[in-house]
Amino acid sequence: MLRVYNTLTGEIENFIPINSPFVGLYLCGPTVYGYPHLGHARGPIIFDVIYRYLLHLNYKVRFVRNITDVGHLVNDADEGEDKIQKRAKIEQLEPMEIAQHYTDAYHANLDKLNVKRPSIEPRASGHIIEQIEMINQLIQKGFAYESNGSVYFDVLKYAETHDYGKLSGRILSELMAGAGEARRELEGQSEKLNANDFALWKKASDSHIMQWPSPWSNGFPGWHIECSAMSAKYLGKSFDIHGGGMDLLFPHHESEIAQSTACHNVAPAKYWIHHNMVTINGQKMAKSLNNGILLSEVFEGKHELLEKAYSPMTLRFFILQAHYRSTLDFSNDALKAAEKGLQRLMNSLTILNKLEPGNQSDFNISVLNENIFKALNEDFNTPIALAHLFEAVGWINKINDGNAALTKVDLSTLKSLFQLVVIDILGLLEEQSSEGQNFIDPLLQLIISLRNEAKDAKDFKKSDEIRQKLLLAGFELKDGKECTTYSIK
RNA sequence: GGUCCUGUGGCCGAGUGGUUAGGCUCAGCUCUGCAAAAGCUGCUACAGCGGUUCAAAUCCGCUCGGGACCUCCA
Repeated sequence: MLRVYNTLTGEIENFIPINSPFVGLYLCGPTVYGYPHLGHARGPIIFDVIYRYLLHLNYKVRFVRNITDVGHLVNDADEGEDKIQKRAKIEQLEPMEIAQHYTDAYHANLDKLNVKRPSIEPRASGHIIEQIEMINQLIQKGFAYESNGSVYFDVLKYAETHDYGKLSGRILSELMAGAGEARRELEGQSEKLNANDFALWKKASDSHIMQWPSPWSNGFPGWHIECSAMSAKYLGKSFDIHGGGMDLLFPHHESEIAQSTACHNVAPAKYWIHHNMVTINGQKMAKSLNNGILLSEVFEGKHELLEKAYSPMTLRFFILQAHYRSTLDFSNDALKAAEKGLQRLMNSLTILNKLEPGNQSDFNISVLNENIFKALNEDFNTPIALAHLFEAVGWINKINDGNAALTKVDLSTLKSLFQLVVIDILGLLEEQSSEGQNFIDPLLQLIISLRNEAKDAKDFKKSDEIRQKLLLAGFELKDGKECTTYSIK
């Protein structure tokens, strides 16, 4: 039985889909106004594993992950412009061109991380009509009002009949007490009935390039409405899982719940799943804090905090080694450790496929199997699942050394278990530079045999030279008992 | 200021009141021409103080430290 932590209740609950075997899964995607950094990778990777696991459990999953390409207000110097447009002015490009550029970069990075593409990846800019329609309904129902060409959601009105703050644990009266004091002045604050009201539609100034006609003004949609409109369109008014980063809890997800509930008379999502942040030196990695490390910088090793490049799979493993609800502190040492660990795990997979069965089994595969799925079923506890996998890594090495054995049946069970968990569910792949792989192997076998001739002739000077030069070329030789193997650095 | 989370061995990180999490690093040994890999062994921690309990890293209280949100954010 799969159990998931639901932010809405603060408890781990049994996962029971609204309409089994169908599962609707919505994840807040990126705002495409910059290159993705380390923190941006966590959500997609965590939810990729969740997606894969749900598929493994034979659910029919529709996974929607949006692209936000409109609407976010900036609150620094250029008030009222949206972020996409701001970049457009700097770079003298068409706004959509920029959105496309960063969307492509996002995809390229996630592909490297072996993150499956979602079933549907809607863009906010492609759903203006749906958003306007939803705003219309909210006005008709009395939950929203127009003010000077903009439309705001009436939080107080909503709070009369609903609990605004139940997701994020906020109390409206406290929000109101705090409003106005330590808060920064948002543009259009005077247009609101109440400081906590949030924008559904913003009137655009003439200089604002990204704008669309609406019944109220030429403008653009507020931030929260896009997710509500798109999730309702593709998953229905009520769906199973809504996910995102913990930093989106308030106001984004809280407001989504308010809008959707007010509009559809039903809560949008049954389970809310929030992953925690990636920190650096204990502090959240964020574009605004200027402490972000881009994914491309990790993959290329081009960052002052990084000793070297780390592969996408290393990063994926690093992220899965922590539970998704804990903060994860990033450092070069931590990545280095992840790299070694991953290597050991993947090596054991290769070894496993070459093992010969024995007459008896020294290890209990079914207990292993049970432990791994117990961990995954308990709120997707990937670190514990990995710990159990490493138990088996020890077994595999022992068998390989001839110090233990597994029967034919157990061996093949173990093989399929590793295949299923490591490759299919955790999405960890054997890494090799695929290009030229086909001719590299025979080439290296030739070099190895030449080196072995030198070794047999006790010409160690020559054999060491060959090994050293190959290492410089990126190939590491390992002299085993039976034969010499190599790995690509 | 308000709400909430958190503090685990050299590092990263799991932990349901009673059992060795796991990974990495380090030291020793086995194997080996050397190196690497692999195996074995060792290093056994829970911020501090107090309480509950036969038993607490785990529950409660206080103190100190770190963080998130309250504003765009994965």
